[in-house]
Amino acid sequence: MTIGGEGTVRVRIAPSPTGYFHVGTARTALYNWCLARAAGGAFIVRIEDTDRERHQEEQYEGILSALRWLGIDWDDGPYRQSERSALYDIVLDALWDASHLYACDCSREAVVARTKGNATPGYDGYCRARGLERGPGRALRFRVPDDGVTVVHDLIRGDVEFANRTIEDFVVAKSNGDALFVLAVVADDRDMRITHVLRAEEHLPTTPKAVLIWEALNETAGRVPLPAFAHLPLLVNAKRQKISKRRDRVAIEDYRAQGFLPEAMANYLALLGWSFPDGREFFTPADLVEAFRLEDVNHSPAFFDEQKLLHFNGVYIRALPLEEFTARCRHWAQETGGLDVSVLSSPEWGVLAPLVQERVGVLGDVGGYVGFLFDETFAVEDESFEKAVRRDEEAPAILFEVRERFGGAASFEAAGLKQALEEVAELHQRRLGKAQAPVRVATLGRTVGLPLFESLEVLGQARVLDRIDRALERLGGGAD
RNA sequence: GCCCCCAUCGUCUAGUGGCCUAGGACGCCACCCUUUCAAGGUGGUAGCACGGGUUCGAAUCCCGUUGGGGGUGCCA
Repeated sequence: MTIGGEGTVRVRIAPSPTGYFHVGTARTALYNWCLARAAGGAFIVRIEDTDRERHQEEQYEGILSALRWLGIDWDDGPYRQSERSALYDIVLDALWDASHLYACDCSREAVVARTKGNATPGYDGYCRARGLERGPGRALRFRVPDDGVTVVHDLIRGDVEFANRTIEDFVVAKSNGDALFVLAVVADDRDMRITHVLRAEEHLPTTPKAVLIWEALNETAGRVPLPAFAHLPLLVNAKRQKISKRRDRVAIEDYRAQGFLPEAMANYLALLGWSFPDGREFFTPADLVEAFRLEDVNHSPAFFDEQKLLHFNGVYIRALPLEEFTARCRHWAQETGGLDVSVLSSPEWGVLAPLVQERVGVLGDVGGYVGFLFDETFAVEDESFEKAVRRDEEAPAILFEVRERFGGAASFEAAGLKQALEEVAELHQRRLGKAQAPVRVATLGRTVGLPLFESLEVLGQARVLDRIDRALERLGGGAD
């Protein structure tokens, strides 16, 4: 059996390399991929780089690496529209020969001038009857029927009707001869026998144009069944606007660099516009493939909520076996340089890892939790020092007494250290939680962080005593 | 302006005419646990945009209004 052969599902993702790979594109890719996997069909990657001036070559690899990172594999491609212009020329010729196209030499300014004040929007078809020949400097426009209705059958929204008179004679080829995306898409979708076109809602208004071209080609270039369309709800920002590369943080690459797990990202993304039939929120890609149905996709825009994504990521991180957690950290550290990898193979890490794992939201948080281990970067936070040490009248005494006991400790391990601090706490009639604050800030640098005694144990006696001394000095010297 | 889409807690959603005094999740608040912070546990806050219909009965169907969004490029 051929993968995605005749009669099976064939879908594609068609990103354009004009910026970083977008979370919205990722979700579209994911749903497409689900459709293909569920049906044993084919998922195709096709880079839409028909606009040579706009596309950024470095984004080409970025798209593919983002897809791979998310675990979205493809069966065919990646194709690049920039390498398929021969196909578009053939399609253009067929359309031209059947009089579906006409040449137009109106400048942009001329079009604007002609259009202003017209009842029907867009180009008024001035060149329709001028009988211009094709040639350099002349764009090619599609002759849209004056009457009738073009219907887009949408699997999510039902039939959407567009009166033909509201569709202008749109350009399908630039005056330099290059095909425009609406033409290239149809040519490719026909050529690749795409059965389902799943894309963001923003494309809905241009879909009737694609339908018109497709039907015209069916008359002249051989019949290929129209694909089923499905327009996914937009992903929006907090202001309910379509998330954009300029305004919002949308790059998959950013989230990856920050230490989000791909499985958490994919899981969260799947939930934007769709929900699992039994209401569960956590599921594997295999579960998703099995349960996903296009008809269940929502109609309304969804807010990309980083807070909820962060929660998902935390859940996924905590679910990792400890070894795997460390492996992920190492991988992330190597990739981003966000953390000294040697830490991860140190004995200290062996003790701290489980404590870190249950606290981080993203892998990028790890450094903040283990930073106290590095003398080069260790510094007591001023704000924390003020709050927990300077403003605590008993802090000097507590630090002094703790230092006495820690200094005399035969073995420097968590249980003993805790006991020592408990004794000091009792002397000051404080709960342990209150008594440990000055010590925590003096030794770990912040009021919040990993459990104190385990941290002190791995820090070691010498460094702990030294840091307490430094805090006492700072108190003495800086006593206003 | 014109074309198109959309409308349940702040957010993501369940809900497809009676099971809804509308369920879950994130967030937020409180309490519990507790060596800080997290995590975990318990409880709480908060919503069917509005107006007409249809129906014995409407969050669910129809119409309108309002609101939001997308498109309107020789971009994708």
